Amino acid sequence: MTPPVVATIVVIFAMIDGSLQVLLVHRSAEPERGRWALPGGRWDGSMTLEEAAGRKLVEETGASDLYLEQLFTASNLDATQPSVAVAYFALVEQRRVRLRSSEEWPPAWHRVDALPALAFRNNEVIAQAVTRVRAKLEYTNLAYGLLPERFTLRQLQTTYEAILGERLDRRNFRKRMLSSGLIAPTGELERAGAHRPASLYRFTSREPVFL
Amino acid sequence: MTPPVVATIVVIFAMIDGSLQVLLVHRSAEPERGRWALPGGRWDGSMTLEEAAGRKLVEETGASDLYLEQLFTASNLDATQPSVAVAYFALVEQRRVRLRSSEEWPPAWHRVDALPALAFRNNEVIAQAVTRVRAKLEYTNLAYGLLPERFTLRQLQTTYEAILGERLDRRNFRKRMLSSGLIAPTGELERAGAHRPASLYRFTSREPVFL
DNA sequence: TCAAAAGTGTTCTATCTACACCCATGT
DNA sequence: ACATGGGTGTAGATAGAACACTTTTGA
Repeated sequence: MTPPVVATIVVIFAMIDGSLQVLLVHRSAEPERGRWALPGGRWDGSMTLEEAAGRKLVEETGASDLYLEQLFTASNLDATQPSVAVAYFALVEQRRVRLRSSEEWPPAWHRVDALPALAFRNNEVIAQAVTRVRAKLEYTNLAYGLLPERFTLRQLQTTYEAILGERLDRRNFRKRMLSSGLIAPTGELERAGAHRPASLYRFTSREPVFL
Repeated sequence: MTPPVVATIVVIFAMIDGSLQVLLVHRSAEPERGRWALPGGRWDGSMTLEEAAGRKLVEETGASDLYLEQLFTASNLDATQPSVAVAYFALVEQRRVRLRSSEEWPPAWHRVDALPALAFRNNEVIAQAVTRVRAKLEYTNLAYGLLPERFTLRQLQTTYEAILGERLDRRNFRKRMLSSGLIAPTGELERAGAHRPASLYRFTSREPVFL
């Protein structure tokens, strides 16, 4: 039996145009060459799996120091040989991302609610990642990964709504967020248009916190 | 770089003497030969990882058709070579288990709150598994894995208390369980001693259900 | 002065928590 | 008759859901 191939793959999420999107690349190798797929690569054992996933993330987005979490491990996604794929998901702030663009088939963002058919079982991997993010949104501060240092309550609420796929009540949302202790006002205001300025908030911690 | 070794390891839980216990074996190979460790073995790619973990579980307990879930994947637990360990946890009913006992160093159950120092980072793996089980107890029916087909409310409550590590109120526990719809009375009674017989209940489903 | 988004409280409902007495059985 | 565990209800507290008007700004 040939020794198994170990690969890491990364589901990279960002908020783009008010919706939750995933970064996809074109496969450069057979099988399924040219098809949309999740970024990933073979693991050679020279670093931990998490470091390898983080490395991949930097390669694709240019941004480091982000939210990165292991999702699960699948075997024989690629049926041509014994293989193990360790999936991670990451949350990135759009403004910090610079995509590679010089290639023939550049990476691109895709809305999670309108994905093309992907190589291997990558659609299922993304679905699992979305489920995980949705669940953790309710009892952790993981949304900090998608938002800038300072943000308005509306930005935060839009992020929550995009992930949960439903509208939330503004007053209840504000109360819930502030009383959770996950965010705090900075005292600064954002003047942005012909309307009352919005207060800016920050996450009290930018490390994972559970409620 | 030598190709990575892929292994599966399994945290097998059962309720023994009213407490949550884990099955440990002695390592038969170097490194750390002779030390207590989690059951596991090399994965050769001839089946899925989940099947391999299930196979290991049957080897150790003689019981199949149990609760089995992937926990997470660690890299380089064994620092001597590139390696990936895919950890699973399983819940088994004590009565269905027959341990291997013919060996020099037979497997044995250990209370999760009084574990010896284990090989590699197996103590951390178990701690993660306990955390996961505790969390899922609150919003799934996973306790069915630890209990027989029919059981009394007291048995169920003892199981919950052992996992959560705290005492629960009997009346509130009963109301919560029955109104959850996860369990239903069978109409049968258990006569067991000098006291009023207890009603027997069953899980309405023995497949994973989320609340 | 108008348009656009920000900010703010109260009521109702459902859920969780605390808590004590009677019941059925075996010895 | 007594010891042992099984079975039951209520009141108070807490958390979540529904809901509409006033404020501040730029044009």
